[in-house]
Amino acid sequence: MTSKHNERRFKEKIKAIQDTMFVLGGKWKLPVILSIYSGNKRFNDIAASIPGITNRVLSKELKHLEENLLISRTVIDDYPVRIEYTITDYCLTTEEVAAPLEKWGKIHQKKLRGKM
Amino acid sequence: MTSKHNERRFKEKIKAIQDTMFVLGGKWKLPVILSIYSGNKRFNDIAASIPGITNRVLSKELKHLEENLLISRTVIDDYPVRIEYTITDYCLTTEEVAAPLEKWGKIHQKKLRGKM
DNA sequence: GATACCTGTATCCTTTAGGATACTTAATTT
DNA sequence: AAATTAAGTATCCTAAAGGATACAGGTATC
Repeated sequence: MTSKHNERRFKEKIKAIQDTMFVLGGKWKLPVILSIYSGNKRFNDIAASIPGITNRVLSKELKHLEENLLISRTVIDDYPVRIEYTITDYCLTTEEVAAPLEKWGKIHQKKLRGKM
Repeated sequence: MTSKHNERRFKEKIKAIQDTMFVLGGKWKLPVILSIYSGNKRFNDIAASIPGITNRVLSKELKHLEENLLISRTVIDDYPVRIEYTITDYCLTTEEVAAPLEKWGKIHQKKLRGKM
């Protein structure tokens, strides 16, 4: 490491990335956000839109995302009562993360197919 | 979901994000890449530069990254023999992922401090 | 000869992530 | 009355991630 200053900046960088990973990392968090963003509001609709996710996992992820202010859960007092999930305004900032991750995933898929 | 076409694109997006998460996700993979990128070549130097990482975890992450063509491990036949880790050219593409993740982490840190 | 450095590996353990399956409660449709 | 839908929860389990500590085998230094 070249200097104390760079070293501090480096550790801040690591910390920031680890924070993001904690909130948005793992296999399902961004897919759940994207599903809601693309119009799915109901539990079963979200579940059906994401291949392979189970009820239990979706339930956990929804709670995690709500706790982190990324989605909100609303009880619609209709007959019968419905639950609706919506993304918060703050959640829109995650697009800056999701887009590069998607892009890199596609680059890597090509790489693995030996086309790079 | 609005159409079969959009649905397919949505599932591709999910797949790409999950692929990226598999290769670069978790608490340590990007920090290890950044450490090597910023000049650390030796095992102990990398370990010392990343707060909290243990030998065992670093060893595993280095193997994972090597398997995924992101770093290479070279035995320098000097006296004593040294091992050097370097990032591959391909690894440079991960900057497009690391930078937004760092940026978002900082946004989120502010958010949690109630400044948004 | 004893001690320390380097690059890990070995062992053991705890926590988190993820998955399979069944069930609940209330309403709604057939 | 029976079957279905909705929004999950409950239970049980496996796998992966992460962590603590010790130690190995070689070289180098005191």
